[in-house]
Amino acid sequence: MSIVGLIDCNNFYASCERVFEPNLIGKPIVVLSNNDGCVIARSQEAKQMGIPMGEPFFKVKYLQREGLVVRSCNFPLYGDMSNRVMTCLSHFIPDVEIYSIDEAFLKLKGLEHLDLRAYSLNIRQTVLDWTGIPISIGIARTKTLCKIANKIAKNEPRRGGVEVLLSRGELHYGLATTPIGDVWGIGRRWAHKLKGDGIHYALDLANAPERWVRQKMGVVGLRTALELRGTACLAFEEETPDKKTICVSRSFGEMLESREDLEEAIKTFAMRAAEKLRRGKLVACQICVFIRTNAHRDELKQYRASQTLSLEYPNDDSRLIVQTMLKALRHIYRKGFQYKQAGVFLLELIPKSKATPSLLVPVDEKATPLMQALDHLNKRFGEGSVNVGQCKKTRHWYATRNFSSPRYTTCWQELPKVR
DNA sequence: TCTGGGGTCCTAGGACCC
DNA sequence: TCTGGGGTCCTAGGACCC
Repeated sequence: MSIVGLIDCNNFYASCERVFEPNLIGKPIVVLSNNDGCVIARSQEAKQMGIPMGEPFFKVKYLQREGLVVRSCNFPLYGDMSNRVMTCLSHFIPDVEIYSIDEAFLKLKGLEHLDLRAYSLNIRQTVLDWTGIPISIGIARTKTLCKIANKIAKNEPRRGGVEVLLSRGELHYGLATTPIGDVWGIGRRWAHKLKGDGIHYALDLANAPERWVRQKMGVVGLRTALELRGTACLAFEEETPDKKTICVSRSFGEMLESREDLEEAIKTFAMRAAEKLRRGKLVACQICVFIRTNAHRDELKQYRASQTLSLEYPNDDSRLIVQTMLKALRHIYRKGFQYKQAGVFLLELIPKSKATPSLLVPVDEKATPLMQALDHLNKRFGEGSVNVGQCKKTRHWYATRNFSSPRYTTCWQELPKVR
């Protein structure tokens, strides 16, 4: 029988902001999405003020008068803090599956003899000491049960941030007190439907007949139900699987009309996507570009379109990718609309090592070293330092970021000052 | 005035093949 | 009455996650 742990950083983005601004501890904080659009993270205090996840910022703006602290999202900082937390975990456990920026599963097989609670409390304290980030740890037989354990660890202060759900009694308690909508894999839609069938808690789904679940919810639902019963259906991922698509998209700070402005944006997205591609040692067979107007503005003319094009051969060359994406943009661009959002996809990704070069197009020997140099320079001097072709200085499409914190840990100019 | 940006997996249905 | 019986591939759409 497997044993899995799940660590989850508490209110991660808000906690990151607090590490470098300790005076924010105890205050309600929200972190906003790109463009300061909506709330994507809340501190405990902000949750208690009743601010929902995903709430548009303009609806909670007034709460600043009541002490709400607001920050624009600062992903360089969060990414770096995440690395620190994950590195810290790997000092304890060799098998760590990084699940998201603020979550990781731990393979605890072979550690059954330990006092897992005491062990976890030690991990928790060490992460806090080394990084300043508070975490919660849930331990159970399956990933789905770990999620439940973790939530209990987080929500019930007397657990000290750690919950172990292994004994019959512990499990029963965990399942019986978890509303069905809080189960991992059960979204809003399913929660609503299941309640109609009298399934209100995780325990009800765990006890439902297998055939009924299979018929009603398909294999995905069945997996969830089995996981709740302690049968592991979701494997521990030893190594991160290769990405299948890469997407870079943004909504703009102000709406764009001119083709030049859109080209500028698409070019920047294409560059970033190509860089992600090379970092993953992948090549793409297809690209896609989409543009759209602001769907929230009924009074304006609406238009949305996308264009997918094949690359001549599987490729990771920024020059070709940018060129092809600009070509796709020209196909779909229509004058006279106010564009609010655009983005690019790289599709049909395959490992570079497995890609077959084109028979017809000669291999560009210089491409790989050139791209390496490009990535190196951009890493050293900051994103966008070196580009393909020209880049205009005036970037109308830059996102609005009115509440930014500095990149404390990833930019020399923005290091925190001690005195 | 102001509403995120990434991803994954599954299913159903159609086209097409032998 | 009864309209084969396999299969593959592709796409669109739905649902979910953080």
